[in-house]
Amino acid sequence: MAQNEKITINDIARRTGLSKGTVDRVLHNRGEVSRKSYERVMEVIRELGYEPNVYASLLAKGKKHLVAVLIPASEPGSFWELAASGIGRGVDPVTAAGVEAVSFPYDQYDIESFRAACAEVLAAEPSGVVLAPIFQGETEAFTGKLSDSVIPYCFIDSRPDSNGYLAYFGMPLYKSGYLCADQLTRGQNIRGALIVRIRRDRYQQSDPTVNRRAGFLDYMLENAPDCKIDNVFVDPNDPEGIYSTLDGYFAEHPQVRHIVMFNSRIHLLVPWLAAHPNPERRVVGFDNLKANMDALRDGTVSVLIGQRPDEQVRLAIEALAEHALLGKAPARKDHFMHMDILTRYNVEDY
Amino acid sequence: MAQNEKITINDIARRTGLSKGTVDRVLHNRGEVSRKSYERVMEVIRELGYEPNVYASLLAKGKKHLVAVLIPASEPGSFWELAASGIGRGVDPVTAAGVEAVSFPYDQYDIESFRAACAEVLAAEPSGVVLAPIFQGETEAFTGKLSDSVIPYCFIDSRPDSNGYLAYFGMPLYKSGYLCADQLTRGQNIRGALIVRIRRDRYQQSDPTVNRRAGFLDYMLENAPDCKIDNVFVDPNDPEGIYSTLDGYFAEHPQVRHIVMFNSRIHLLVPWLAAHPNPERRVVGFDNLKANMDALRDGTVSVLIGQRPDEQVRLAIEALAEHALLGKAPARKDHFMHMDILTRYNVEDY
DNA sequence: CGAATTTCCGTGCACGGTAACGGAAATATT
DNA sequence: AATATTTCCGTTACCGTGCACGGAAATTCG
Repeated sequence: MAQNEKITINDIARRTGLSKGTVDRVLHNRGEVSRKSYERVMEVIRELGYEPNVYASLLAKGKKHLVAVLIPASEPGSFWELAASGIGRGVDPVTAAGVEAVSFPYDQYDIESFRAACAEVLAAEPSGVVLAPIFQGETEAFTGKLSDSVIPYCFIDSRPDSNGYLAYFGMPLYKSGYLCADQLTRGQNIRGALIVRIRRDRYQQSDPTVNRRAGFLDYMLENAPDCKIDNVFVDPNDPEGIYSTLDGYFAEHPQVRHIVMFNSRIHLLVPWLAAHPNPERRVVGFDNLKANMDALRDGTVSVLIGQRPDEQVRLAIEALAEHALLGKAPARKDHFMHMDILTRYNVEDY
Repeated sequence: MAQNEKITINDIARRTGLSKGTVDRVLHNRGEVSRKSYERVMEVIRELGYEPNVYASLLAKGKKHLVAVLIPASEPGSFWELAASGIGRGVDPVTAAGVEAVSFPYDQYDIESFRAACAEVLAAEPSGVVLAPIFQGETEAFTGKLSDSVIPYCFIDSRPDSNGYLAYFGMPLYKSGYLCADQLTRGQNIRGALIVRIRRDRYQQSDPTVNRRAGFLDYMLENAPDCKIDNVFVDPNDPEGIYSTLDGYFAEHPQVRHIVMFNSRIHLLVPWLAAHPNPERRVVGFDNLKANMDALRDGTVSVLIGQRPDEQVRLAIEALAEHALLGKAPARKDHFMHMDILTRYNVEDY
């Protein structure tokens, strides 16, 4: 299986009668080469099908590429912990190819910490940035600076309406609400359902759950128009409040057996659910947090819809690595990830 | 983010008072070095924490690593076509790191073609081999030869009871039957179900569906003990026979509304299913073949259980690449992949 | 003890590309 | 026309390893 002889930069230098210095200049178009020579070189490159030798390049440059990952700090058991696990676990091929991914964590409730992390990223002069658009305004400002410095960036999780990003990796939010409704109702025409929500007050953060709820409600409108849908609001930091809220609601609506949350915190309901078992009940939530998966295992939650945040991060890093190493942009910009349906029977190997 | 200065082979040469030639000799222990020098070099290597520069090494050797992928030919619309798509789509990081994956296809019904493919693989002197153990005896013989040549190999799809492989990537077969039963019955205590099977006669091939069926039957025993389970056998190359077989069965058992197949050919039932619509019916199959996904979309199939064969191949290639480049074996040997539940609502982004 | 081996090790080029340096040729300026 | 600038390009010294070659030192042999 001998390779067809590899074309080197010297081959095309010889062929054009120029020197490899000149060839190198056109390859990285850093100027200082006449129009005529430029075109001649490009022609021969195409003709011979030259492809650069990545190792030689990396070796000569002696420089590792840096991909900055700008996501909220990974508190134990949080969604962002899952995302962070997609960053270079062990020695992966990306690392082997000379790209190092480094995390720049910030507090997702503190816009100042986000600004600080942005500044750090810029100071590190990365070859690419992966980020989740948590703070809308600040994200826009930051990506503007990245564009100025010609640093490509990828969005994960959700995506603003801008256009300068290299790629986006995330779940189709509206559709995930639709899927969620189908898993909750199993296509049956149910009569009542409860949506448990977390009140958002401070900060103009982006909120992926809005689109999910929209998809959910559209499904219900089409498939279970008679279903009465209630909303209750809870505070994630007040377990007792959650418990009493559910107590209150179900005292009034004992017939409701379908419960759903559109954020990753379905596990907050576990204490109440475990204390009030009901084989007829169906509970659907999102994201494979440890606590959520445990709830799936013990039966308090029926279905989780997962989106593999670690894969999103990995794919984003890979896209940026390819761009940095080979200058290639991915064929598509938007990559909507598969929505994983998790039940107690397939959660083990997730 | 400056790296801590990289230790080179020259550093440890200087430190030991020897030359880089000698250091190189101990690094690849190819002899011609005195006991004393050897130990001194090893000591300094450990002391300074030397790690070889992969690019420089690869560049100097001028050799690309080859990973051979030994799977059945990817006929259009087949399971193995999906698997083959995991081989270097475009310029992936593995390729960038200097590893090329090449497919060695064979006819899965022709043991001679398998033998021929094995011989080709050996002749190509690969750094690693990915293979699916279709022919049990031949596979054993082949992996024996690989072991003799110290070539690591990974199994995908299924796994023999041997022990010399580097890693295995596949679906947990027994569990997938269990999951399948749950998706088919939705946990309800149904009264009847039909298993459509393909008769295997020739060749002693490995048969993943056996374990699936075992898992399925165990679930039914535990959760729907009164369910009468029937089996019919069909020939994949005889569409009309399939049609009439189903006609015959359902004429006798009009009350049965649950149908399952444990191989990837559920799409074979589509003509009959489409001609006899029944909103109460539930059909579950395996694997995301194009035809299967189409059936999901138009509603003739309720659920597919997917295993991402392309990912299995990709992961196996990556494991071998890491081994070839860095000499590292994966932490675990057996990697049971997640079982994807596909419905019409999440099939689009798969 | 001189010659023939063997053991052990240093030297130097190659791998393919990068980029600084300096200089010749072309063009612009006085 | 002489000088000052650009424009354009060749030369060259690396980057860190691999490996062939040859030779010094140690050992064995006659």
